[in-house]
Amino acid sequence: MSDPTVLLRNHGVPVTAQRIAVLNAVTKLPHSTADTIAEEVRASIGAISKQAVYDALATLTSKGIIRRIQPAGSPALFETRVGDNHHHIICRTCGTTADVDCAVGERPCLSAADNSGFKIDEAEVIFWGTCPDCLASS
Amino acid sequence: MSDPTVLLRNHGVPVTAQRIAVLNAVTKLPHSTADTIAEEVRASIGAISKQAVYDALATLTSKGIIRRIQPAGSPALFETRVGDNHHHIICRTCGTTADVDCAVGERPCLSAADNSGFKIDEAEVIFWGTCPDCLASS
DNA sequence: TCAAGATCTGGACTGAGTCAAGAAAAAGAT
DNA sequence: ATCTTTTTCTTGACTCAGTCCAGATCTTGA
Repeated sequence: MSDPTVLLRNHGVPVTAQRIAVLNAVTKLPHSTADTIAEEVRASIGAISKQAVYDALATLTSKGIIRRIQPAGSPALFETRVGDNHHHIICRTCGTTADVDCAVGERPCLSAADNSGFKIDEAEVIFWGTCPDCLASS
Repeated sequence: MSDPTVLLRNHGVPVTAQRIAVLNAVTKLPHSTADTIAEEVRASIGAISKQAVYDALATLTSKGIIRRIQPAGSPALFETRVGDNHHHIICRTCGTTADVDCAVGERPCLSAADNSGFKIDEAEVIFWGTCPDCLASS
């Protein structure tokens, strides 16, 4: 990833130490919860409020710098891999989350036979199953 | 839907007034939250505890009598349409949720080019967009 | 350097769901 | 119809994930 300061400025986002730390934490720990990111930031810069973490995540997401997903039964997860409409595969047993390339590479990558008059802008796909580790121990 | 008492017995679920009322509420109001279902049950049988609603929903879901989905940013939603792996289309503006037939009709209906060693049992697809009503008023 | 606006802090609060003890009800046997 | 056992329901407390808000602090641009 390029310099986070440059990345933020290029997206019109004022640069703060908290935002840089949050972005670095998401880069280091893809598919993490806000709480995990907060802990990583605290280890990195010493202190940050929960509100600042949520605000930074919301701003970075709205500017397209990071991506927010929220699989069923999970809190929100964040990642820096953006722009390719990749999907995810999640283990039902341990929650491990991995990326899956999108065959199309952009939204929407599927069409609905009958879209009920909706204008579709995204087909969110999540593959659910069991990861190799949990398969091995069952 | 067949007689709810028969449906419950056929699935090995003891019949209680609360479970029947919850099942009827989900039938009447597909894609509803637990809270909406509780309100409908209270209108129907007079009183039910939140715990009983959550318990009934969990039991009915585990027996495959109803289906639980949880789109990003939403509480859990419940519906009685089961067994056909249909997908959903959701309006980003007002939250309206509609069913979309699955082209395959069973799980998993998509495969991942690279499944990272996972054994996949479901490809959850959610179409996001704008519904006709929200399109018309924008 | 300064002022204006944005952001952060700290703590209170909300919504969705879970936990647990005791009361009530369902099922099955008699 | 009755009884016993097990399950379910009720009630209230609790947790987790996220939001709200007032005041302090910081960033940006002049």
